[in-house]
Amino acid sequence: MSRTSFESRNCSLSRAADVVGDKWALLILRDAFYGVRTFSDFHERLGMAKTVLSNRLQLLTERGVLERVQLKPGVERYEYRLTQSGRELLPLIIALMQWGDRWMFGVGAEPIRIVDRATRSPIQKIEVQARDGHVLEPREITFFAGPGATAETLAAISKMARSGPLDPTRD
Amino acid sequence: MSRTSFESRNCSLSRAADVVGDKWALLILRDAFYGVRTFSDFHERLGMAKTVLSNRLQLLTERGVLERVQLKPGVERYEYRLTQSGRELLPLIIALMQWGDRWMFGVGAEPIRIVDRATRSPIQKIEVQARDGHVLEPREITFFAGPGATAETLAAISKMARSGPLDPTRD
DNA sequence: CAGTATCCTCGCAGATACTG
DNA sequence: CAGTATCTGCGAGGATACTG
Repeated sequence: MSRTSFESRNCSLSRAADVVGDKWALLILRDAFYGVRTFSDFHERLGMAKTVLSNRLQLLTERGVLERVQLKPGVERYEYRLTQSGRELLPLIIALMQWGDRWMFGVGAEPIRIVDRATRSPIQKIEVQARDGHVLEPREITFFAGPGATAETLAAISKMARSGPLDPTRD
Repeated sequence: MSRTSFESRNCSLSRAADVVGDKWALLILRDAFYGVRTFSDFHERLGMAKTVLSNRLQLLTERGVLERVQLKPGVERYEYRLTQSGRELLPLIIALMQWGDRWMFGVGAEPIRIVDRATRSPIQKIEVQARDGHVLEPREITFFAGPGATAETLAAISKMARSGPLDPTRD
């Protein structure tokens, strides 16, 4: 037998890994949390082959993590939105990001930066404050989006953290 | 170009996904948290091809998640142990398990059970109590190992939760 | 725009056999 | 036991072209 599928395994982690144990799926989910919803936006941001993107979006939809909604009847415009189950993957995405921040770029080496997307030069250093006003140490920060994050991604993710579901009326 | 690698991407999640965005790697890590350490134990529990197991253990070792230690000088016995960075993947593994429990087996359908590994028949229902004595709702349970978990896996995972690192003198 | 169809390649899983 | 060496074939990934 080739390419073992874990769908039949009676194990939570195996079956979860069948859904999200894939690099492209994880990247798609991350972007979904950032607010990306259309095929072309995913395509542009991720730079993957369209066939692969199509495949992944279908899989994630089949498995109930995303839903494909037609914006207006009769118009060929669709959006892929996180479902409830998809939204509950946020802790997983965050865990991945935080671990990546900590271990893939040197321990505590980089403070959060906002960089220009084109030039990648730092715009400014920022501090993150808790609600009570105290400035967080990098290790205390719940959403630490890493050296590649832009201002809008940080904004999107912190919005997710506060509000839960994306606002479907946005844009 | 074939098979995109994300190693060069300047993004925490991409690089983390490069390490753990793989089903076999996730299963190996789960078993590592359960206390599995030797090649043959991994092989027996996971049932994968030895070549693939060898490859994954090497990758995880290269990337600093596991370390390969020789037990006695001169004796060809090795163990793969979680490093500090590997141990810090516990939240990720737990997030996967919990999500799988919740969404891959029906929402809140199953209370924790201990089942006989061979017959899969339930041995008993158990309750989980917090330290203050109150009984947890399924949603409050931090370590919820799912319908496929056995008593020893539950014990192993809760031990991890309490003590952090594995006890290297065990066995 | 939002995909599907087709083809082509090559990486990877799996099996088998072998080593110290 | 704890792997490595070698081979095979599938099928996933990517490029390109096409559709409504």
